[in-house]
Amino acid sequence: MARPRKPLLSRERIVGAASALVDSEGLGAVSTRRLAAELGVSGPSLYNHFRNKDEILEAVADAVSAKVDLSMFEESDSRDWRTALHDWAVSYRAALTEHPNVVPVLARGPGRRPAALRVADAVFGAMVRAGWPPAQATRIGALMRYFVTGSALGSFARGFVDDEAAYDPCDYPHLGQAHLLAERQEEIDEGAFETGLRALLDGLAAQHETLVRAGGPGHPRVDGP
Amino acid sequence: MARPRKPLLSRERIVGAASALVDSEGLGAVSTRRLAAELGVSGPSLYNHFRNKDEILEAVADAVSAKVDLSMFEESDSRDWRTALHDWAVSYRAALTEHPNVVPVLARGPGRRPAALRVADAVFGAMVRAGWPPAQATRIGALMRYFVTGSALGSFARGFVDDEAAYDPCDYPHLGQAHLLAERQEEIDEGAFETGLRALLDGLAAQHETLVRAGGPGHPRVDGP
DNA sequence: ACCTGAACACCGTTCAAGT
DNA sequence: ACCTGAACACCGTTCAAGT
Repeated sequence: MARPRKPLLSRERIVGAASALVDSEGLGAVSTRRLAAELGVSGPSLYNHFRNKDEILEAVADAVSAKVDLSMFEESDSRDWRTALHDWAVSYRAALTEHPNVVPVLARGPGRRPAALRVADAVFGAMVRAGWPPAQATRIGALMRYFVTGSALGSFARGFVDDEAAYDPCDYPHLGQAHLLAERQEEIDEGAFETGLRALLDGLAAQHETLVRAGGPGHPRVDGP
Repeated sequence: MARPRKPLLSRERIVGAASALVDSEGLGAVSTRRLAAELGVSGPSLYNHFRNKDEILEAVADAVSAKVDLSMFEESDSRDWRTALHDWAVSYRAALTEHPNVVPVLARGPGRRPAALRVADAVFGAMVRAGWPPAQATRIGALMRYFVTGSALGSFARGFVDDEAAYDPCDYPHLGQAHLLAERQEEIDEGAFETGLRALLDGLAAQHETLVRAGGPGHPRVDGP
């Protein structure tokens, strides 16, 4: 065939097919050859649009980041920092749990992915505006990412095998009911996430309390990441 | 050569070589052929000792879990639940950050790995003993795992590229200093972990407060995972 | 510019053959 | 029981050749 008059591929088409493949069959199912076959072209064609396979996966990951709601961090938004952080975390987690197979790629950090950088920018900016010193704002962005990606990466409940015989009461005296975890996966993971998020925000709010008490009502503004 | 009088391989030797390879060159460097070469045997030899490559990686991961200190959860230990949880989280994270390349395997959950199951058993048992209802004890185990694995999986700081040009001030107005994050990786990730852990424990302690206030001093004991 | 087939250096795993 | 080489069906990526 060689070069067609109208390009067969585009970055968008490749990312779309790759996303579908990751979602349906997992990261392991994505090979350049398989992906190309799905698109009706030969393997090497992809290299006209992406430098390598990793670049394709990065684009897939960034499409997930783009789904994260950031409206709570806009200056015009009325939500306070705590509510904003909560709503953001919920939206962030929802985006990840909709595409759990992509989380390992996302967890590597924003890198050069624009949507991921926009997320980092928004949360850092909003925390500084709320009166957090920049170093603390950075920590908050980091610890929220730890918690959200950790919760989306591995379902806690599905991490336990659904096989009563796997939990010998002599070895694991408290895991007698562990084989039931997998059945109630969503309920358990959701509950743990909500409990943890609430605890995290309660703890941060207490810290913010002592901060404004010490620094007065004026919001200190310093630059820094 | 065929069968030697003394076996050339053992599960221990294979796991040791695989661990060294993962630590030094990453998960991607572990192929059955490469690992076998490192051990001075041919690729298929490994299949006399493990069913497949994944079983080898599981064993590598479990060796990391085995390094997590659990002494704070023993009945004879004097630490209260909050201190125990803190000390455990610190030890857990230390084990993971010593072997960051193994974290993606560990993050899949305990599965059938004995050391990982012992960890889950210990924390759940201790939380129930501390008066947490079983459902809450499960959630605590889950949310702590989210946070610790999340913090060990992807360094927050190293997730940002060390290249000032990557952060266009028009696109990311608050990331002007982001290129400096990578240099201070350890300080930032450690700070975020400590801040998050403290917030988490503060929040949980507040919840425990209202619990014992409502339920009285008697520790309710119900069974469940 | 954009696609192709051929080629290179790899994979994980199976299996019959050896001792 | 435990190791071997050969084989199968895959990989990611490069590259000259085509239009």
